[in-house]
Amino acid sequence: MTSQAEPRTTWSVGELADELGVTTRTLRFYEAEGLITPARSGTARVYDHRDRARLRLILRGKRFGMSLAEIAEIVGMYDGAASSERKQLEILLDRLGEIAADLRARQQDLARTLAEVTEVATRCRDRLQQLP
Amino acid sequence: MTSQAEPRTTWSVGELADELGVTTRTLRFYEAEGLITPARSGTARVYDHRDRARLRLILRGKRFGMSLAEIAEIVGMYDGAASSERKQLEILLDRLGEIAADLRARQQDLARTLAEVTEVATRCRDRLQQLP
DNA sequence: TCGCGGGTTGACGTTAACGTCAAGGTCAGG
DNA sequence: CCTGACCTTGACGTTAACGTCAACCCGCGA
Repeated sequence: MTSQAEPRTTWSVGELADELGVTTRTLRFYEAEGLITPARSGTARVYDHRDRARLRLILRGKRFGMSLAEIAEIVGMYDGAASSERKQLEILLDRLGEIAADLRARQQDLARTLAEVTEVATRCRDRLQQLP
Repeated sequence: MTSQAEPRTTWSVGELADELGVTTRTLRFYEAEGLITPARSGTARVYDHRDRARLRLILRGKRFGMSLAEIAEIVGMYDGAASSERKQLEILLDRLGEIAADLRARQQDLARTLAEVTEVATRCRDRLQQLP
């Protein structure tokens, strides 16, 4: 018998909010800001895989310190890219280049910071050794 | 004659703000929040190298999306560590471990994102090739 | 001496990203 | 039929991190 754990295919606000670790208010807010447009079953929101993936993207952007406006611009371009209009694609490609450059800069920044932190930790341990 | 560009040793608010790419208001705000305590020449603020380094730390923290409160906690511990009290050092060491772990997690996140971005860019270029 | 380019302290305004009610619809279980 | 757990749309409150403005002082080059 198919005792298979049928993998989820749609979600309600509450379910998805729980899974993503945010509140339902947040999801509704994002919708009001035009970041997502889930389907409706009557009046209730119904999120599918695309919505879910998109939200993951949005939250990742947030972790990187982007504003919702910036995020909206980017995810909007992803959509526009599907239209496969030459001009659109070129713009997107340009923007992707900028983003990649920014990410690489962050990697440098992160690496430097991590080095500093571990160095401070080392000095800290040294001092502790000299105490007891 | 010593036409050496005497390296700066102190700064006024305006000078330091310019160098760091923030406004004087920001520096005053950080002081009000207890993040820095520059010396005074009469009533005017005078920043030295330590203040400058500290501000760089603060701004880096901001780039990583930390709140000023979190940053205050950390830089505060750096100060407390100078006291070389065993307990203080152990607490700091602990916290540094957490921070390092967080930074490494961010590195993973960043790497994944960068990979995705470059992949999208590649697909984008492919599509462009198939158009003309 | 005058005005200009700095500096100072309040005090109030602003923006983003939600939190927090209030007031109500819907549907399954007991 | 009623309760409880969800969902809905407003509308207003909140917090962080400054921006902005007013009113003031201070030194200095013309």
